[in-house]
Order: sequence, then structure tokens, then C-alpha cells
Amino acid sequence: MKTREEIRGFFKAKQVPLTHQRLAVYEELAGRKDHPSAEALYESLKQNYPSLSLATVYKTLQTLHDMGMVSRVPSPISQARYDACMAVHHHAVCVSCGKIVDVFDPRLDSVAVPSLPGFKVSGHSVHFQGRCARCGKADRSKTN
Amino acid sequence: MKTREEIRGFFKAKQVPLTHQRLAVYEELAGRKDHPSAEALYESLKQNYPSLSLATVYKTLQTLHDMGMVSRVPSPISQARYDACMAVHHHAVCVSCGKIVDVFDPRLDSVAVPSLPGFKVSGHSVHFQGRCARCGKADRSKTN
DNA sequence: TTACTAACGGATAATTATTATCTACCAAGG
DNA sequence: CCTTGGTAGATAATAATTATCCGTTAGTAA
Repeated sequence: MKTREEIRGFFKAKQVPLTHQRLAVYEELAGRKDHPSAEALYESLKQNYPSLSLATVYKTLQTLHDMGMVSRVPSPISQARYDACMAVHHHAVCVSCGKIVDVFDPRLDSVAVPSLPGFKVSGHSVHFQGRCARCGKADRSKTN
Repeated sequence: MKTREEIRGFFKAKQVPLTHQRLAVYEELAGRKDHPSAEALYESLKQNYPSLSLATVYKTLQTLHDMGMVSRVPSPISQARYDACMAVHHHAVCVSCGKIVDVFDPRLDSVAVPSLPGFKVSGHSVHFQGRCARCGKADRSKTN
């Protein structure tokens, strides 16, 4: 948990103006451990900031993400992606174009199962991020 | 890759009617290895099945998923979820209510990096699926 | 084959999540 | 303070997905 001065320092370092809304969104998110969605943050925040707009929450989360102050729980580019292969396997997702490739590697099929009180683990998969061959070369691609 | 008779057998076993559309969607998906979205499947399929509806593709993918014939690339319940914690960590997602809990376990922080020709891996995270304490007991919960 | 019926498919409206647009306003530096 | 570029709020627009409605079809039995 960062102090307000540390937060201010982060914004200064990145040359991003620190507004009341950004501070509020960040502190609300940092004070929670349930990985809220933009909507969920908005619901909490508007009690103390009735004039806050949901769009601001979205924009602020994007800004904080660009600054490297918050992370998104990894997921494929906004669309559900399907696979007819039901065997245990893993995925590598290109952060640039969203391309997904299968990863078959038995070394990944059994990992240390952490102790999560009350949580019954039924499976796992490893999600690699990176850049595919095409996006690695020619940056700025958006085609899958 | 399943034969048509095997596919027919699967549907019979689950007592789910096998329609032309379902067969077409399944075979198209099984014939691809790029994890297409519903939209992408629709684009391919409508060349051979001009009357096919996008809604049918969505419904069919849901049906196939319920039957255990196709898998979805794991992701958090349709909404982006955020986290102020920037340290390396992993996640466990409740398949019933979507609750996400952090997993800190240094044993997961370094995994075997598979050889993916051309793909530059910049990071990874392990995604556990299961049922949280609440959903493990009282089934049928939808509240996070 | 034919007939029956529950379930399905297609068209489209509705919903949900997110992003873009536009104007007034505020944060940071002089 | 005062200027100015970036920002916040309101709202429209877009994208992804799901629901609804009704004619049609798959599966079964006669």
C-alpha cells in the first residue's frame, strides 16, 4: 500500500497530472483485494464522489495501466476464444495482435498447487504473454 | 480430429440433437488451430452456409461447451478485472461466481518456458480454476 | 413413411462492456 | 492569479453477447 506522497511521486515521474479522480480510483483499487471491474469500482467510488463518471473510471484505469501502476487480470483480447482440443494444454497470447497459440508441454501440466483456504482447485492453465513472430518484427500490427 | 461417427456418438451419449449447424460449427472449429472467436467462425462458415446466423454460432458454442466438446480460453467472466498489486503473482478464479483471489507462490514464478518458434515470451501467469469457499458449499450462487 | 413434439435456427431486439466525442473546467508552471 | 493543455463528465457510439419470437427440423414411435 503506497502513501499519498509515493503516489504523487509516481505521477510526477511519469509526467501525468494527478487529479482527485485518479487518486480516488487508485486508492480505492489499492484498498481492495477482490480485483474489481471498472463498474464495481465506480459503484464504490460514487458514494464519496457523486459526480464521478463511469467513463472516467475506465479512462483512469487505462491511464494507470499505461503508467504501470495497475495490472489487468490476463485474458484474451475482449472476445471469447474457443478450442476443440480438450486435452490439457496451455496458451501463449500475443500482447500486440491477440493471436493465441497452443502450448503443449507436460512439464506445465503439474504445477505446485498453492494452499487456498476453502478454494477447491479443479484445474489450471499457464498463460504466457509475449509477441508473436509477426508482431515481433513489424511493430504496430493489429491484424491477427 | 474426430470422425463424423464419433461426433454423432457424442451427441447421442449426451442426448443432444445433432443438427447440420452444430456439426458444421464443430467441424470448422476442430479443423482450425487458431482459437477463433464466435465471430471468426461465423465469417468462415457463412461461405458454405449462407443462411447461418451468428446467434446460432454463439448458441452452438455454448452447447458444445456444456457438452464438454469444446473449451474456452480461460478468462475472467466477460469483464476486465484490475489489480493494484504489481508484484508477480497468479490467480484462482471461481468458475461459479467469478471471484478472483491472488495466488502468491514463488514456486509458480518460474516455470518451464516452452519453445515457441518466433514467439518472444515476456511473462507468464498461472490461472487456477475451481470453486471458492462459498460456491463450494452452497451451489447455484451467482453473487461474487 | 408419416406424424408428433420438443428443441432448434434465423432474424432481430435487447443488454452489457467499453470506447469515442465534445465542451467546460482544473492542475501545474510561470 | 493566469494561461494552457490535458482532463472530467455527459452522452453517443461501438462491440460482444444474450434473449425473444416464431416458423422449421431432428428424433422417435406408429
